[in-house]
Amino acid sequence: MSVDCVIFGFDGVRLNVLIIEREQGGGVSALPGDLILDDETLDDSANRVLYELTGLSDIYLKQLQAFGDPDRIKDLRDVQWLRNVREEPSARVITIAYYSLVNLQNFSPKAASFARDVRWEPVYELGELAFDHNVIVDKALEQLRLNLKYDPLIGFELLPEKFTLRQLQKLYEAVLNHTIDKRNFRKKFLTAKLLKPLNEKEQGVPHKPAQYYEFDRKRYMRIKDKFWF
Amino acid sequence: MSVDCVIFGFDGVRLNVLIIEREQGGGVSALPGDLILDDETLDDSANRVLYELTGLSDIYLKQLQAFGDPDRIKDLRDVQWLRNVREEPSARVITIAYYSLVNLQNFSPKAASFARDVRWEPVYELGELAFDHNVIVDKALEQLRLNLKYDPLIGFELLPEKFTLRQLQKLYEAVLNHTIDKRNFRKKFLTAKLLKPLNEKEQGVPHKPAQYYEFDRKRYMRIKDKFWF
DNA sequence: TGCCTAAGTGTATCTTTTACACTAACTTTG
DNA sequence: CAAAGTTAGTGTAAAAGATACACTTAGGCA
Repeated sequence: MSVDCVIFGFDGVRLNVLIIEREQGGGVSALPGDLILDDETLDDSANRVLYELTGLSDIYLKQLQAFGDPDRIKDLRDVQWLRNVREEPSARVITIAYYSLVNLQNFSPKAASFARDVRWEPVYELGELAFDHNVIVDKALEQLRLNLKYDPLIGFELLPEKFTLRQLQKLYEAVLNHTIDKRNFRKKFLTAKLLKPLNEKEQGVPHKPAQYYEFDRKRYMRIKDKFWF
Repeated sequence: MSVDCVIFGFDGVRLNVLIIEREQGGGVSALPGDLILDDETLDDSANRVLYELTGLSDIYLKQLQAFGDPDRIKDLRDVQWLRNVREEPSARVITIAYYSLVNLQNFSPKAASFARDVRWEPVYELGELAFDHNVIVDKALEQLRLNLKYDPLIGFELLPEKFTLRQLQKLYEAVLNHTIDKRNFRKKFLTAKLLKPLNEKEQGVPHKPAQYYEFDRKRYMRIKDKFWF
């Protein structure tokens, strides 16, 4: 029983996923994950993996679903890796997948015990990952898109505290993978009144500086039901 | 590692959940579930539980999520039951919850090996269930509501092959737990063209007989993307 | 000073959602 | 066989929301 985390990060242009390279087993890329300890909840377990990897706690984390085909381990290198790492290498591996949203600004991934390298990879250009991790990423992305459409809150998890409307729109375009009309997008968010304008503008940009906003959590709490029903 | 199934059934008026009474352990009510066998996928496992209980296969079944608090077993009777039934009673119990939709018409539940009684209970009047099964049901209902709003297909899983618009509306009202305007409801479904009218009307009813419809699967396949994005 | 870039803004059209009340068809009862 | 009871079936107007679309402005840089 393990957890695997699909950790999404937005760099202002593209949507990325955090990928590790395994300590043992010939440079196979994989999602960060670990065995679940006996005395922790599933959520705790995912939070631990995340913390060991990013040093961040209290970030958005949600269970996706469990994956557990008996034959999800088909690649020889996966088998090899299990032999090195697990006490019972032949034991059935069921994993609970989580997806997580982090803000790239306050983030510096550090290799944890279970990884020899950590890096961001653009979600639309992922190579082949270990086990069924590509399938897990696809599912996570699907879920992220659904959530983003029906609950604007989660978009803000991927952005810094203060941001411009352009950044917000680029985020939506990266996740939904299509362009959006600028005026309509702005209209929607400004009439929803989810944004508080700050007394601050961009500086040093070679064009008209944009207004900074922050997310209005109080307002959101009052109207969020509307987004769901 | 086990699966537990939240099996929803609609009786024309209320939304019900299939509840079993355990063979051992003092008449505690619970969701149907079983341990996952070594060589089956998670989906297979849920299907097996469902088949043993209802005799039905090929019915709508979808993974909800995993539940696995170390202390989800708090009730003494739950502990007792585990002692009787499991080889390692103290082992951590993680369960993968599924939810399923069945049509009450072609259904006759029969007590399976793991149950001494099976019955339908209205979802809004459930008593206390074993473990964290009440939480699981709540989650399943939430998921069902979301799905119903964005994918009309799943509503039809709960109805017989042919049905009237009234039945369909009652189903929506039961799941969403609020009333819906009749004219607007009918308009929505009729303009979506998801229904094929049959050459058949209700018979023997003490009021104007209603038209029977069936679900137009071909049409649905062509337009379903619209419902999701 | 001119050029480049992204910010910021309004309107008209179309689509979707909502609110709302009467007639029609059948069975049962007196 | 007439009246009462019950659900089927139907349309329209108003409001809200979604879409398509183009120009001016503020700053940096050459």
